[in-house]
Amino acid sequence: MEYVFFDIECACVYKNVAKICVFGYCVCDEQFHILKKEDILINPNGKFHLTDRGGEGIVLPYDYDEFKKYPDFKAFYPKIKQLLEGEDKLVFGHAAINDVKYLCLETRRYKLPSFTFRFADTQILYMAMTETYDRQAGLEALTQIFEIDYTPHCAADDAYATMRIAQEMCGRDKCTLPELLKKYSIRFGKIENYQFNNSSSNRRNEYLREKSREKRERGEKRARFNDFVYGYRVRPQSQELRGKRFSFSRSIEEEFALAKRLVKEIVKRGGKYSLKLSGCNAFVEREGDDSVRRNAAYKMRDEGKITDIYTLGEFERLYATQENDE
DNA sequence: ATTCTGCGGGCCGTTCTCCA
DNA sequence: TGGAGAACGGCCCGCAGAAT
Repeated sequence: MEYVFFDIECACVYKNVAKICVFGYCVCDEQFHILKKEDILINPNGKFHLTDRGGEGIVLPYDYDEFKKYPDFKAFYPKIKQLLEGEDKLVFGHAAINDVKYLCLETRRYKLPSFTFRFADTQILYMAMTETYDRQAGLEALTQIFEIDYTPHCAADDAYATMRIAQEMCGRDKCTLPELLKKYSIRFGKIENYQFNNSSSNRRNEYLREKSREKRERGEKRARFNDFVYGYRVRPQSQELRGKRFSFSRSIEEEFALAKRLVKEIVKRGGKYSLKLSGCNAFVEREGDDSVRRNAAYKMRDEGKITDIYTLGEFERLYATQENDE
Protein backbone atom coordinates (compact mmCIF):
# COMPACT_ATOMS: atom_id res chain seq x y z
CA MET A 1 0.00 0.00 0.00
CA GLU A 2 1.29 3.42 -0.99
CA TYR A 3 0.12 6.76 0.27
CA VAL A 4 -0.04 9.62 -2.20
CA PHE A 5 -0.10 13.14 -0.82
CA PHE A 6 -0.68 15.86 -3.33
CA ASP A 7 -1.09 19.59 -3.62
CA ILE A 8 -1.82 21.93 -6.47
CA GLU A 9 -0.91 25.52 -7.24
CA CYS A 10 -2.78 27.52 -9.81
CA ALA A 11 -1.88 30.49 -11.94
CA CYS A 12 -5.38 31.80 -11.44
CA VAL A 13 -8.58 30.67 -9.85
CA TYR A 14 -11.95 31.87 -11.04
CA LYS A 15 -15.43 30.58 -10.70
CA ASN A 16 -15.29 28.14 -13.57
CA VAL A 17 -11.65 28.01 -14.45
CA ALA A 18 -8.54 27.26 -12.44
CA LYS A 19 -5.34 27.06 -14.39
CA ILE A 20 -3.01 24.59 -12.74
CA CYS A 21 0.69 25.41 -12.89
CA VAL A 22 2.14 22.98 -10.34
CA PHE A 23 1.13 19.50 -9.32
CA GLY A 24 3.23 18.53 -6.34
CA TYR A 25 3.16 15.13 -4.77
CA CYS A 26 4.89 12.98 -2.25
CA VAL A 27 4.51 9.21 -2.34
CA CYS A 28 5.48 7.12 0.64
CA ASP A 29 5.07 3.63 2.02
CA GLU A 30 3.09 2.67 5.09
CA GLN A 31 5.99 3.63 7.34
CA PHE A 32 6.15 7.07 5.74
CA HIS A 33 9.39 6.37 3.92
CA ILE A 34 9.40 8.73 0.99
CA LEU A 35 9.43 6.87 -2.30
CA LYS A 36 9.08 9.87 -4.52
CA LYS A 37 8.64 13.59 -4.09
CA GLU A 38 8.29 15.83 -7.10
CA ASP A 39 6.95 19.09 -8.41
CA ILE A 40 5.42 18.78 -11.85
CA LEU A 41 5.60 22.20 -13.46
CA ILE A 42 2.84 22.79 -15.95
CA ASN A 43 2.27 25.49 -18.51
CA PRO A 44 -1.02 26.98 -17.30
CA ASN A 45 -1.72 28.51 -20.72
CA GLY A 46 -2.74 31.72 -19.03
CA LYS A 47 -1.57 34.62 -16.97
CA PHE A 48 -0.90 34.65 -13.26
CA HIS A 49 -3.55 36.37 -11.19
CA LEU A 50 -2.88 35.65 -7.58
CA THR A 51 -2.07 39.04 -6.09
CA ASP A 52 -4.52 41.33 -7.83
CA ARG A 53 -6.72 41.60 -4.83
CA GLY A 54 -5.80 44.64 -2.79
CA GLY A 55 -2.19 43.60 -2.25
CA GLU A 56 -3.35 40.40 -0.62
CA GLY A 57 -3.00 37.01 -2.20
CA ILE A 58 -0.16 34.60 -2.55
CA VAL A 59 3.22 34.65 -4.25
CA LEU A 60 4.43 31.33 -5.55
CA PRO A 61 8.09 30.48 -5.03
CA TYR A 62 8.67 29.97 -8.74
CA ASP A 63 9.76 32.12 -11.63
CA TYR A 64 6.52 32.63 -13.50
CA ASP A 65 8.20 32.85 -16.91
CA GLU A 66 9.61 29.37 -16.41
CA PHE A 67 6.19 27.80 -16.75
CA LYS A 68 5.92 28.63 -20.42
CA LYS A 69 8.69 26.16 -21.15
CA TYR A 70 6.77 23.19 -19.85
CA PRO A 71 4.05 21.11 -21.48
CA ASP A 72 0.46 21.85 -20.54
CA PHE A 73 -2.01 19.95 -18.40
CA LYS A 74 -3.13 17.75 -21.24
CA ALA A 75 0.40 16.39 -21.58
CA PHE A 76 0.69 15.58 -17.88
CA TYR A 77 -2.83 14.22 -17.53
CA PRO A 78 -1.87 10.53 -17.97
CA LYS A 79 0.87 10.82 -15.39
CA ILE A 80 -1.35 12.57 -12.86
CA LYS A 81 -4.11 10.07 -13.54
CA GLN A 82 -1.72 7.21 -12.90
CA LEU A 83 -0.53 8.84 -9.67
CA LEU A 84 -4.00 9.33 -8.26
CA GLU A 85 -5.86 6.37 -9.70
CA GLY A 86 -3.26 3.64 -9.59
CA GLU A 87 -3.95 0.41 -7.74
CA ASP A 88 -3.26 -0.11 -4.09
CA LYS A 89 -2.90 3.47 -2.97
CA LEU A 90 -4.57 5.97 -0.73
CA VAL A 91 -4.76 9.60 -1.79
CA PHE A 92 -4.53 12.44 0.70
CA GLY A 93 -4.52 16.20 0.63
CA HIS A 94 -4.87 19.13 2.96
CA ALA A 95 -8.25 20.69 2.26
CA ALA A 96 -8.18 18.34 -0.71
CA ILE A 97 -11.59 19.28 -2.01
CA ASN A 98 -10.15 22.50 -3.44
CA ASP A 99 -7.47 20.67 -5.37
CA VAL A 100 -9.93 18.08 -6.56
CA LYS A 101 -12.08 20.89 -7.88
CA TYR A 102 -9.12 22.33 -9.81
CA LEU A 103 -8.39 18.94 -11.33
CA CYS A 104 -12.00 18.64 -12.34
CA LEU A 105 -12.03 22.08 -13.93
CA GLU A 106 -8.86 21.38 -15.90
CA THR A 107 -10.20 18.10 -17.29
CA ARG A 108 -13.24 20.00 -18.49
CA ARG A 109 -11.13 22.81 -19.92
CA TYR A 110 -8.96 20.42 -21.90
CA LYS A 111 -11.84 18.08 -22.73
CA LEU A 112 -10.27 15.15 -20.96
CA PRO A 113 -12.07 12.25 -19.26
CA SER A 114 -12.97 12.86 -15.63
CA PHE A 115 -10.69 11.67 -12.90
CA THR A 116 -12.05 8.81 -10.82
CA PHE A 117 -10.54 8.33 -7.40
CA ARG A 118 -11.18 8.51 -3.68
CA PHE A 119 -9.32 10.79 -1.33
CA ALA A 120 -9.14 11.64 2.36
CA ASP A 121 -8.63 15.09 3.80
CA THR A 122 -5.98 15.50 6.47
CA GLN A 123 -7.48 18.78 7.58
CA ILE A 124 -10.77 17.05 8.33
CA LEU A 125 -8.84 14.29 10.06
CA TYR A 126 -7.03 16.79 12.24
CA MET A 127 -10.27 18.53 13.14
CA ALA A 128 -11.83 15.20 14.09
CA MET A 129 -8.83 14.20 16.19
CA THR A 130 -8.62 17.42 18.11
CA GLU A 131 -12.35 18.03 18.13
CA THR A 132 -11.84 21.57 16.95
CA TYR A 133 -14.60 22.04 14.47
CA ASP A 134 -15.20 25.73 14.92
CA ARG A 135 -12.32 26.77 12.72
CA GLN A 136 -10.25 25.28 9.96
CA ALA A 137 -6.67 24.41 10.69
CA GLY A 138 -4.45 25.95 8.02
CA LEU A 139 -1.51 23.99 6.65
CA GLU A 140 0.88 26.56 8.01
CA ALA A 141 -0.66 26.42 11.48
CA LEU A 142 -0.37 22.63 11.50
CA THR A 143 3.26 22.68 10.46
CA GLN A 144 3.94 24.95 13.40
CA ILE A 145 2.08 22.73 15.80
CA PHE A 146 3.98 19.67 14.63
CA GLU A 147 7.23 21.57 14.07
CA ILE A 148 7.63 20.73 10.42
CA ASP A 149 9.92 22.71 8.13
CA TYR A 150 8.66 23.48 4.68
CA THR A 151 8.33 26.16 2.04
CA PRO A 152 4.76 27.45 1.85
CA HIS A 153 3.09 27.20 -1.56
CA CYS A 154 5.82 25.02 -2.97
CA ALA A 155 3.48 22.24 -4.02
CA ALA A 156 5.71 19.22 -3.44
CA ASP A 157 6.73 20.68 -0.11
CA ASP A 158 3.12 21.31 0.85
CA ALA A 159 2.41 17.70 -0.06
CA TYR A 160 5.40 16.64 2.03
CA ALA A 161 4.20 18.75 4.97
CA THR A 162 0.78 17.16 4.63
CA MET A 163 2.39 13.75 4.79
CA ARG A 164 4.44 14.69 7.84
CA ILE A 165 1.32 15.99 9.58
CA ALA A 166 -0.36 12.65 8.87
CA GLN A 167 2.69 10.89 10.22
CA GLU A 168 2.68 12.97 13.39
CA MET A 169 -0.99 12.32 13.91
CA CYS A 170 -0.36 8.59 13.58
CA GLY A 171 2.49 8.91 16.05
CA ARG A 172 0.27 10.66 18.50
CA ASP A 173 -2.31 7.91 18.45
CA LYS A 174 0.25 5.16 17.90
CA CYS A 175 -1.45 3.61 14.92
CA THR A 176 -1.28 3.38 11.16
CA LEU A 177 -2.91 5.89 8.86
CA PRO A 178 -5.76 3.60 7.79
CA GLU A 179 -6.37 2.83 11.47
CA LEU A 180 -6.47 6.54 12.19
CA LEU A 181 -9.03 7.08 9.48
CA LYS A 182 -11.12 4.32 10.93
CA LYS A 183 -10.71 5.49 14.49
CA TYR A 184 -12.04 8.93 13.66
CA SER A 185 -14.61 7.66 11.19
CA ILE A 186 -13.21 9.56 8.25
CA ARG A 187 -15.11 8.92 5.07
CA PHE A 188 -13.41 9.28 1.73
CA GLY A 189 -14.34 11.94 -0.72
CA LYS A 190 -14.74 10.89 -4.33
CA ILE A 191 -14.53 12.31 -7.81
CA GLU A 192 -16.23 10.57 -10.69
CA ASN A 193 -17.88 11.80 -13.83
CA TYR A 194 -16.87 15.40 -13.12
CA GLN A 195 -18.83 15.22 -9.86
CA PHE A 196 -17.10 15.28 -6.54
CA ASN A 197 -17.92 15.27 -2.87
CA ASN A 198 -15.79 15.97 0.12
CA SER A 199 -14.09 13.74 2.61
CA SER A 200 -15.92 13.93 5.93
CA SER A 201 -15.81 12.76 9.49
CA ASN A 202 -18.69 11.42 11.50
CA ARG A 203 -17.72 13.48 14.50
CA ARG A 204 -17.71 16.66 12.49
CA ASN A 205 -21.05 15.74 10.98
CA GLU A 206 -22.40 15.17 14.45
CA TYR A 207 -20.97 18.48 15.54
CA LEU A 208 -22.54 20.25 12.60
CA ARG A 209 -25.88 18.65 13.33
CA GLU A 210 -25.63 19.64 16.99
CA LYS A 211 -24.66 23.17 16.02
CA SER A 212 -27.56 23.54 13.68
CA ARG A 213 -29.88 22.22 16.35
CA GLU A 214 -28.54 24.75 18.87
CA LYS A 215 -28.79 27.47 16.32
CA ARG A 216 -32.35 26.54 15.61
CA GLU A 217 -33.21 26.50 19.29
CA ARG A 218 -31.60 29.88 19.86
CA GLY A 219 -33.51 31.21 16.92
CA GLU A 220 -36.71 29.84 18.35
CA LYS A 221 -36.07 31.44 21.70
CA ARG A 222 -35.30 34.74 20.07
CA ALA A 223 -38.36 34.51 17.90
CA ARG A 224 -40.55 33.87 20.93
CA PHE A 225 -39.12 36.85 22.72
CA ASN A 226 -39.29 39.05 19.63
CA ASP A 227 -42.89 38.20 19.14
CA PHE A 228 -43.67 38.87 22.74
CA VAL A 229 -42.00 42.29 22.57
CA TYR A 230 -43.73 43.26 19.36
CA GLY A 231 -47.07 42.08 20.56
CA TYR A 232 -46.90 43.46 24.08
CA ARG A 233 -48.90 46.65 24.09
CA VAL A 234 -50.34 47.21 27.54
CA ARG A 235 -51.11 50.62 28.91
CA PRO A 236 -48.42 51.95 31.27
CA GLN A 237 -49.35 52.53 34.89
CA SER A 238 -46.77 55.25 35.51
CA GLN A 239 -44.37 57.46 33.64
CA GLU A 240 -41.36 56.56 35.73
CA LEU A 241 -39.40 55.25 32.76
CA ARG A 242 -40.88 57.51 30.14
CA GLY A 243 -38.43 58.18 27.33
CA LYS A 244 -36.27 55.22 28.28
CA ARG A 245 -35.62 52.67 25.64
CA PHE A 246 -34.06 49.50 26.97
CA SER A 247 -32.16 46.64 25.48
CA PHE A 248 -30.89 43.53 27.28
CA SER A 249 -27.82 41.48 26.69
CA ARG A 250 -28.53 38.45 24.63
CA SER A 251 -28.25 35.95 27.42
CA ILE A 252 -31.06 37.71 29.28
CA GLU A 253 -33.23 37.77 26.20
CA GLU A 254 -32.70 34.07 25.78
CA GLU A 255 -34.05 33.39 29.23
CA PHE A 256 -37.57 33.92 28.14
CA ALA A 257 -39.40 33.98 31.47
CA LEU A 258 -36.93 36.43 32.96
CA ALA A 259 -36.81 38.69 29.93
CA LYS A 260 -40.56 38.74 29.69
CA ARG A 261 -40.96 39.71 33.32
CA LEU A 262 -38.42 42.54 32.99
CA VAL A 263 -40.00 43.90 29.84
CA LYS A 264 -43.36 43.96 31.59
CA GLU A 265 -41.85 46.01 34.41
CA ILE A 266 -40.40 48.45 31.90
CA VAL A 267 -43.58 48.85 29.94
CA LYS A 268 -45.62 49.17 33.13
CA ARG A 269 -43.51 52.21 33.99
CA GLY A 270 -43.85 53.85 30.61
CA GLY A 271 -40.57 52.64 29.15
CA LYS A 272 -39.98 50.80 25.93
CA TYR A 273 -38.01 47.77 24.94
CA SER A 274 -36.14 47.31 21.70
CA LEU A 275 -34.27 44.34 20.36
CA LYS A 276 -32.10 46.70 18.44
CA LEU A 277 -29.38 48.23 20.53
CA SER A 278 -28.89 51.27 18.34
CA GLY A 279 -31.67 53.63 19.29
CA CYS A 280 -31.64 52.58 22.93
CA ASN A 281 -30.52 54.71 25.81
CA ALA A 282 -30.52 52.11 28.56
CA PHE A 283 -29.02 48.67 28.80
CA VAL A 284 -29.20 45.77 31.22
CA GLU A 285 -26.21 43.46 31.30
CA ARG A 286 -25.76 40.14 32.94
CA GLU A 287 -22.96 40.07 35.49
CA GLY A 288 -19.76 38.83 33.91
CA ASP A 289 -21.15 39.25 30.43
CA ASP A 290 -18.59 39.82 27.71
CA SER A 291 -20.78 39.61 24.66
CA VAL A 292 -20.55 41.70 21.54
CA ARG A 293 -23.81 43.43 22.33
CA ARG A 294 -22.76 44.29 25.86
CA ASN A 295 -19.48 45.75 24.63
CA ALA A 296 -21.31 47.72 21.99
CA ALA A 297 -23.52 49.11 24.74
CA TYR A 298 -20.47 50.32 26.67
CA LYS A 299 -19.14 51.95 23.55
CA MET A 300 -22.47 53.71 23.10
CA ARG A 301 -22.28 54.93 26.66
CA ASP A 302 -18.85 56.43 25.95
CA GLU A 303 -20.39 58.16 22.97
CA GLY A 304 -23.18 59.47 25.18
CA LYS A 305 -25.93 57.58 23.39
CA ILE A 306 -26.68 55.31 26.29
CA THR A 307 -27.11 56.95 29.66
CA ASP A 308 -27.89 54.01 31.92
CA ILE A 309 -26.32 50.61 32.18
CA TYR A 310 -27.59 48.31 34.90
CA THR A 311 -26.48 44.91 35.93
CA LEU A 312 -29.28 42.43 36.13
CA GLY A 313 -29.11 42.54 39.94
CA GLU A 314 -29.33 46.33 40.07
CA PHE A 315 -32.21 46.38 37.68
CA GLU A 316 -34.09 43.73 39.64
CA ARG A 317 -33.65 45.66 42.89
CA LEU A 318 -34.88 48.87 41.31
CA TYR A 319 -37.79 47.67 39.26
CA ALA A 320 -38.74 44.06 39.72
CA THR A 321 -41.88 43.59 41.71
CA GLN A 322 -41.42 40.88 44.27
CA GLU A 323 -45.05 40.14 44.81
CA ASN A 324 -47.57 39.51 42.14
CA ASP A 325 -45.02 38.65 39.49
CA GLU A 326 -47.34 37.07 37.01
C1' DA B 1 -65.58 41.56 20.57
C1' DT B 2 -61.28 42.87 21.24
C1' DT B 3 -56.80 42.25 22.96
C1' DC B 4 -53.08 39.42 24.26
C1' DT B 5 -50.05 35.67 23.66
C1' DG B 6 -47.74 31.50 21.84
C1' DC B 7 -45.89 29.43 18.13
C1' DG B 8 -44.79 28.77 13.51
C1' DG B 9 -42.09 30.66 9.99
C1' DG B 10 -39.13 34.06 7.17
C1' DC B 11 -35.58 37.73 5.63
C1' DC B 12 -31.30 40.36 5.53
C1' DG B 13 -26.47 41.73 6.82
C1' DT B 14 -21.05 41.78 8.53
C1' DT B 15 -16.68 39.75 9.61
C1' DC B 16 -13.60 36.24 9.92
C1' DT B 17 -10.84 32.25 8.21
C1' DC B 18 -9.85 28.85 5.10
C1' DC B 19 -8.35 27.49 -0.08
C1' DA B 20 -5.39 28.93 -5.08
C1' DT C 1 -11.21 36.45 -8.13
C1' DG C 2 -14.38 33.83 -5.69
C1' DG C 3 -16.00 30.07 -3.23
C1' DA C 4 -17.29 27.63 1.47
C1' DG C 5 -18.17 27.75 6.37
C1' DA C 6 -19.01 29.69 10.67
C1' DA C 7 -20.15 33.11 14.30
C1' DC C 8 -22.76 36.81 15.27
C1' DG C 9 -26.27 40.64 14.70
C1' DG C 10 -30.79 42.85 13.38
C1' DC C 11 -35.55 42.73 11.69
C1' DC C 12 -40.73 41.07 10.64
C1' DC C 13 -45.22 38.55 9.64
C1' DG C 14 -49.32 35.59 10.04
C1' DC C 15 -52.39 32.90 12.44
C1' DA C 16 -55.02 30.63 16.00
C1' DG C 17 -56.59 30.26 20.37
C1' DA C 18 -56.71 32.01 25.09
C1' DA C 19 -57.83 35.73 28.03
C1' DT C 20 -60.50 39.52 29.33
